[in-house]
Amino acid sequence: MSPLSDSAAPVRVRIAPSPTGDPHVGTAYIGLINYLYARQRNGQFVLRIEDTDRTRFVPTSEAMIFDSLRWLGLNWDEGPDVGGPYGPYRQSERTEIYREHAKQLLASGHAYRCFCTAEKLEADRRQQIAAKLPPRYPGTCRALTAEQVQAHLAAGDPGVVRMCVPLEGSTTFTDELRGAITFDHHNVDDQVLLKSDGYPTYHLANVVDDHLMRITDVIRAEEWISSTPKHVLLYQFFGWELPRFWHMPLLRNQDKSKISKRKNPVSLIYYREAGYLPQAVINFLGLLGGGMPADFNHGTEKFTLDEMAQHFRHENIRTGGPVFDLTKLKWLNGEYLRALSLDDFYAALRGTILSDSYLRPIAALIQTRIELLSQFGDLTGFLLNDNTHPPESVYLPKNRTREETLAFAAEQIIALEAADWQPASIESALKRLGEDKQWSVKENFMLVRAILTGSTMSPPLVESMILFGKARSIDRLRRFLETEKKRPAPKA
RNA sequence: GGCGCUAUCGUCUAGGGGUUAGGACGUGAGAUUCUCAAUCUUAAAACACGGGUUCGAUUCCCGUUAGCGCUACCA
Repeated sequence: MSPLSDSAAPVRVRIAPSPTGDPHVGTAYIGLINYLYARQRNGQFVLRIEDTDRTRFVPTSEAMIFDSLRWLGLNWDEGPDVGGPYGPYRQSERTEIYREHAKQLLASGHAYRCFCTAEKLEADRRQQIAAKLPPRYPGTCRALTAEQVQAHLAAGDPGVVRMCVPLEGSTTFTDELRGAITFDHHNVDDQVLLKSDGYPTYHLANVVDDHLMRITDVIRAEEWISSTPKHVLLYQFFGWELPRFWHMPLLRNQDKSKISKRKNPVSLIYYREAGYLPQAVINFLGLLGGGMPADFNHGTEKFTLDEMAQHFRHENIRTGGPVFDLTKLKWLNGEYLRALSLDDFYAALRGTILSDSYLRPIAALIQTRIELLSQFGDLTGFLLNDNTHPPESVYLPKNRTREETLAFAAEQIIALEAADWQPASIESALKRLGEDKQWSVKENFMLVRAILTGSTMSPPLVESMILFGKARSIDRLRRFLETEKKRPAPKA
């Protein structure tokens, strides 16, 4: 029986990334699983942008998400940029819909307005934690009379809308990979649905949109399991049919914690700029979780997106969280590189590290610094090589210990992560840190220079960092630290 | 702390009541090569622990432990 033969009911799935920064490798992973599911059942794959958090919103993020997912070949059938019958596909353009639905819940008694201040909530929480109780909203505003609510509203206090979770009973739902999961209602908080700024929280927007967009299968990361009872309750409050839930394992760092940028490159931008091929990345992602039959093509671990769409078995996905092993990804990438024709290989080079758009700005940087064209590589090697690890004699400032230097470098990474990749912000981020920690501008910048270029002599640092890119720069700093930490301190 | 999820080599995984527990990455050794890769051969390396059920459990059940996640007017 072919995997495609049981594809009776048309399905609709979605991924719903938040534009809060660089596109995340976890988004690509969940995107892949969703994409394959839709492809196998002749369904639709929807891309929805969940931009309801104004405080974390990053304007450039959405375009990067589009580019990265397309780079990987995960094309969507409906989305903000391609349209579709259930739009708009950007949640910030749907606020009126959420408000109406919140009103509906308010009217049916499944939600209530809450005017508790942040301070009160914080105090409640602290008390509960001190008393070793689970921190939960105590339900203070459930008892508000219509008059009290009116008074708050009249005074210009919009408050928030909370869902009214039943005090008794429990909610059980089926996870397609794990079976029945039950939560007692006293462990489910009265979640805020509508924030005081008028935007919905994830929980409301997600459920409303999934229903309105006719999503049949919610395939998302494991971290959502604990909030699924809230979502199930919302579907019930509205009287809507439940989708199927598939909770995928979380990608992990080497130490098994949820994958994070502190410990791994998680930006898809990084993988592209560092020279990974999309087919290698997508293949690797498909390996995690084990949805491909072990006997596929004589047990090979190499397969294409189309082959996955043909043979992947969602119900075979393992539920243990896989460690994201860059070593294996690199091996796979090498396999794909070697399999390219020379023409394709050269074209790949010309499209990335040897592209005009990369090389020309580098030329601008060194024109005044060389006397012979043949010296081009002398000053620019660090922009073309991957391994620039400097020896201690290069990176360690006079009068600084190795420990304090490495600790400071760690701070530099954090400061740079928070910076826009513009010359002014890089400079001010580093300078601010230097002032805080009593590092002179010279020591400070020289350390970054040493780590990034492997030398104390280089083209202008900040400009070089811009050319090299944020993702790769930070990755290089992080790899330097990791290697240094593993290296035993040299005996004096 | 509470709730939930998870548990096969270092890592990704296959398997399943009786197996020499298989493959891949990585690691070691060897071959090949002017070098380095690639390639080939080869080696070491795992069923978390304790109870059941059973003639027999790594596999099924329960517990423990550990890891992870959630516990926000973030997603």
